[in-house]
Amino acid sequence: MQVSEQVDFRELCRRHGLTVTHQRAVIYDSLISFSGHPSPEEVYERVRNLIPRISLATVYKTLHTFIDSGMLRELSLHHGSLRVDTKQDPHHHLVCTGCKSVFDLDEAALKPAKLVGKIPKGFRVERMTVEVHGLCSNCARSLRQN
Amino acid sequence: MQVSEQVDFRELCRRHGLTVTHQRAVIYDSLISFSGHPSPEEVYERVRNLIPRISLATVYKTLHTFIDSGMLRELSLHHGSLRVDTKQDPHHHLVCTGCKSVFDLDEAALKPAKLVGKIPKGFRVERMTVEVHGLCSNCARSLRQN
DNA sequence: CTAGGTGCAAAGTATTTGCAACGCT
DNA sequence: AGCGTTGCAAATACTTTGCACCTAG
Repeated sequence: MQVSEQVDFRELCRRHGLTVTHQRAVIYDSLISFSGHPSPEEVYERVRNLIPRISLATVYKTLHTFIDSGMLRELSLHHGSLRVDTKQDPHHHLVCTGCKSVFDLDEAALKPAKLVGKIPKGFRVERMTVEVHGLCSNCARSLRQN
Repeated sequence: MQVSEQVDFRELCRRHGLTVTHQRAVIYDSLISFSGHPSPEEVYERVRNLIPRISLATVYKTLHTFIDSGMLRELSLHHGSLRVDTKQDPHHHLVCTGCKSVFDLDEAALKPAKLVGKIPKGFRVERMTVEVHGLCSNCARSLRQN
């Protein structure tokens, strides 16, 4: 980890109201060092090279700290359980970032997106759906009350 | 469950190459009777009213059977573990339905979608991302070999 | 110095698996 | 009749929690 990165991370933490710790810095660095979207376990394995005594629980706690502070986002919806979509016809989703509930949105409610740039070689596109993220009325209300 | 629905379900199973069983019919009916996207546990609770001795494992197996046959789709990405997004700037996702890996796609690679219809009352939209679903080159290749 | 962060072990969820009995075709 | 499906119980995977110690501010 270079000095410049340390400085960046301190600044990042300040902006999000977080305490700077060695563990957090290393976990953050590890996260951005992956090209994809690693599981907590994978992050743990990589971080262990630098902090052998770190625990997986710390990785989990830190990821949630990062998410809660807004430093990074949770990738799409993670309900913690399997969900299926019974609608056959194409449609989109309205996702509440508060309670994680998903409402279906008619295809007609959106002007379609269109691919114009290039995508990774060999990827075979099957369909495109739009996810509209935000707060449902319930979550918006309870947030206002706090 | 009415006769007409039974007939529909038989037909649906035939189209997807599945054996028709009582459990599958009841699970399918239960699924479409929910307005949202229930967890396996919630499906189980509802199905138990009709088949008291059904097991949660059967619900899981059946959901996977439905997904694998293409009778219904998995809602968004379910990695079975927590994933985060480190990129700060707006971007979209390319999701492989085979291996579940996610590639980031530059905002510029897509003509943006635009909301034109109405959405549920009180929902506060924060951002919109497009998910492009398909097969990555690896998965496309290994599928061809089978 | 002290509030909050960390490591460890144990507890909680979520999901899968092995296997014998059963039901569809 | 034969093979795939089901129910059950046990195993595994994923995540959170409680608590004593440690560390950043």
